[in-house]
Amino acid sequence: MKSNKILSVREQIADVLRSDIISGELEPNTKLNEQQLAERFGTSRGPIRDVLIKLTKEGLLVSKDNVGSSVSSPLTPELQKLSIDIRRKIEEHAVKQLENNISEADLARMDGIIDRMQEHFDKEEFTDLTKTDIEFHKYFVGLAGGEDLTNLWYPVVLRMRMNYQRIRNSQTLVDEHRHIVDALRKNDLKLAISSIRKNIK
Amino acid sequence: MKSNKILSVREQIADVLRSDIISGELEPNTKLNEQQLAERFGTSRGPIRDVLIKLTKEGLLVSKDNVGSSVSSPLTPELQKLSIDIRRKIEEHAVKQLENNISEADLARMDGIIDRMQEHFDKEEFTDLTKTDIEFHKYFVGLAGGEDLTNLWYPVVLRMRMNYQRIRNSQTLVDEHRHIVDALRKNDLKLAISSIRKNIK
DNA sequence: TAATTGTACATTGTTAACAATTAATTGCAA
DNA sequence: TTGCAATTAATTGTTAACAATGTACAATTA
Repeated sequence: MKSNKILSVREQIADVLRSDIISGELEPNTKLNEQQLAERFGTSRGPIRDVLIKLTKEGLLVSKDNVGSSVSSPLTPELQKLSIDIRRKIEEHAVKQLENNISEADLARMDGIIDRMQEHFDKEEFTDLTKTDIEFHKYFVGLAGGEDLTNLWYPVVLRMRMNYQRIRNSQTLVDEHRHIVDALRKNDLKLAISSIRKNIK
Repeated sequence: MKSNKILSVREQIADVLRSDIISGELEPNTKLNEQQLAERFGTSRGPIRDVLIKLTKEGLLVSKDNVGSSVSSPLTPELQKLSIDIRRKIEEHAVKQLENNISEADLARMDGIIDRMQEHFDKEEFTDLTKTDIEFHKYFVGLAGGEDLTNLWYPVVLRMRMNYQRIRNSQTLVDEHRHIVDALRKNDLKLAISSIRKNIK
């Protein structure tokens, strides 16, 4: 059964802006004008402001009182490294929680997400590929640790994915995800962790 | 020169609510009513909503569309442990950045914060003690990694500080902070890191 | 000319009314 | 009484007008 989740207006707007930022369509330091965004999405400024606050807390935007919000600059190499460390820690934790504790339905679901990744890669839809990549990891992180773990994880990933170039170079990316699911399916914890470590860099 | 920072209305409201939640005055699962909060702080619902979104992203509140916001439940022991690991990683990173790279003015500033901690401890003002504790760590994290590192760090700390009982047991807490500053002053990285590790648990 | 003050404009911050949604209550039937 | 449906009340979501703030530029002064 397909879920077709209903999304609130604000969540849809947030999704679009997240894509725009992660894809680089909105470059760092771009100023976001509330009125313009309201017109673009056909709402008033209220919901737009809500979204801007959310994205600011996710690290994608920087806000200054009475001045406005603009797209964040990429992390320094040091902070990028630290973020990778933290992300690994979180996802390794997730994998441990899932050992001997994951259903075939969930594994199938993850297979499905990887299939979509493959499609996007084949069609060279790199922004969608990135989004699906994030969706994959978000899925099993949420499975392992629920909303609390997801909230811990999400900002770290979003921030380090800004201006991320790795993807367009490699089919390897998709394969890496197959390896992760394979390892989970075999309940091979060591293999799962090493697969995660390889994938996150 | 003393800074006397001007805080926006929204930041002041956020500070009060954070205190209420971390102190336990607002218990987990308490529902927050926007209208009531607006009356309490003498504003309209607009700024209140902004704050609720912020605190939700910080992990202190849980929000449900069309239903409202309520205080989060404490983390599970597993997630508490993970949060401690992450927090250590971040603060150890901060200490490394500060080695041979911190001014006497900053060290003095940190001494001052610890003095305030001591006062709060002596007067048994435990909520203020917690706030000052967080202020101390926030100060040197911000010093080391700026806004980006602070944003990474802050939600982790806030979330793990909910229902945190350690403080009221020990003068040790204040001393631990002295040790951290001493180590930084001597540029003794190993000692600084071990001091941090002892303090975060 | 350089620095500073003043003014006009653009943008964000706040408010209060209204719409949409959810939760609670009432009334009715079995 | 219990279960369900319809209605009412309470709460959140959205909007548009207004207030406050910051920015850019022109005018003024030294």
